[in-house]
Amino acid sequence: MVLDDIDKKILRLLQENAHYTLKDIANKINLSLTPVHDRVKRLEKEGVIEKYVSILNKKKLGNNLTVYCQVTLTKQTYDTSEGFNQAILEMPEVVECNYVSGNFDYMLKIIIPDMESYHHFHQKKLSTLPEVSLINTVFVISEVKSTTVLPI
Amino acid sequence: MVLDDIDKKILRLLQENAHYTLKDIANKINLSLTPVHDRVKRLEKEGVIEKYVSILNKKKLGNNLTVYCQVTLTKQTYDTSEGFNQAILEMPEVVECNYVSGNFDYMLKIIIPDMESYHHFHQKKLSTLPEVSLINTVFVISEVKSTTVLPI
DNA sequence: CTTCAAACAGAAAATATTTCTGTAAAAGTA
DNA sequence: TACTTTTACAGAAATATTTTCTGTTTGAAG
Repeated sequence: MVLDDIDKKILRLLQENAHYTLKDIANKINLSLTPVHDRVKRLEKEGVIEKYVSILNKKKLGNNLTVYCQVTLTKQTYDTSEGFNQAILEMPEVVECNYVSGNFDYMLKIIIPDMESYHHFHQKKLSTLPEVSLINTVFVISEVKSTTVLPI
Repeated sequence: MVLDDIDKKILRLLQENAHYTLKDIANKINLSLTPVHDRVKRLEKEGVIEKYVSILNKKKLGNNLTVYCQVTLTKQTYDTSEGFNQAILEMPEVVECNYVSGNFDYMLKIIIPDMESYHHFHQKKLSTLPEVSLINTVFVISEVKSTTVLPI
C-alpha cells in the first residue's frame, strides 16, 4: 500500500472534485485512461479513498449555528463511554465527536439551525444523557476555514 | 429556493454517496431520470450542493494525530484577525478554523502525521505567527464520529 | 536468454449523463 | 370559461464516461 507520486496526484485531484472524469485526470497528469482507472480502483479497494460525498451548504439548509461542546462524563468507565458514543452516533446535529485529553472528555461539533434549536438540543438531548455530567459550549462566531482536503 | 420533499430525498442520497447515478436516485425515489436530473442541476446552480469531494482515509495517508488548538490572539483588531486568517488558509494541516466566543479566540482542528510533526507545527508554524499570543492544545485520543452529512 | 509481472495504451462494450421532444396538471390572465 | 404560461414529469436520442478487453513495453527474477 505504498503511494507513488502518480497516486498522490490522483488523490489530490479527487479530493478537490470527485466529479473529475477519468479523462480529466488522465489529461491533468499526462496518462491514458487505463492506468488512471486501475489506480483509482486500487485506491478505492485499499480504502485510501473511503467514499465520495456531496458537500452541501449548511446555511442554505437553514443551519445557521455551529457550536463546539466540551463534554465531561460522570464516570470514565468503558460502559459510560460506550453508552455516550452510541447516543452521539444517533444525533444528526453532531457532525464530529472526539474523545480527548484535557479538562473535559469529549469535544463535539454541532451544526444546528439557530440558538433556539441549540437550547433545545442542549437541554433536552445532550444534558439529559445519563453519562453526561458537564457541558461547556463554545459558539462559532465566524467560519474561517472548513475543508475535507487532507494534506498528502 | 424552497426545498420540497423530493429535493430533500435527493440531497440525503447525494450526501451519502456522490457516486449514485441519476438512475440509482430515480429508482430509490420512484421518479424518471428527467426530474432527478433537473433537480440536481438546480440544486447545484443554487449552491445547495456546493461540491463533490472524495473522502480519504487519514491514517492510510499517514496522518495519525488529530488535535484541536485553542488560539488566543495578541489583539482583537480586524487587521490582526485578517492576518491570522490568511496565514491559516495557507496551512494544509489546519482543516478547520473558526472564530469563537469564550476564553480564547479561535478553535482550530489540525490533522498531522504524529507528535513530532505537531511539535514542529506548533513551535515553528503556529506560535511564530505574529498575531498569536497563546495556544492551548487538546489532543484527540479516539475518534467517535466524523461526518460530512448535515441534518436536512 | 526466457519468463513473469507491472504499468501503460488503445479500442470496444456497457453505462451514465445530457439534450430534445412532448404530455399533463396547476396557476395565472383576459 | 377559455386561453396562455409554467412546472413537473416521461421517454427517447445523442453524447460522454466508465468498464472491459487485447496487446505492447519494460524491468526484474529465474
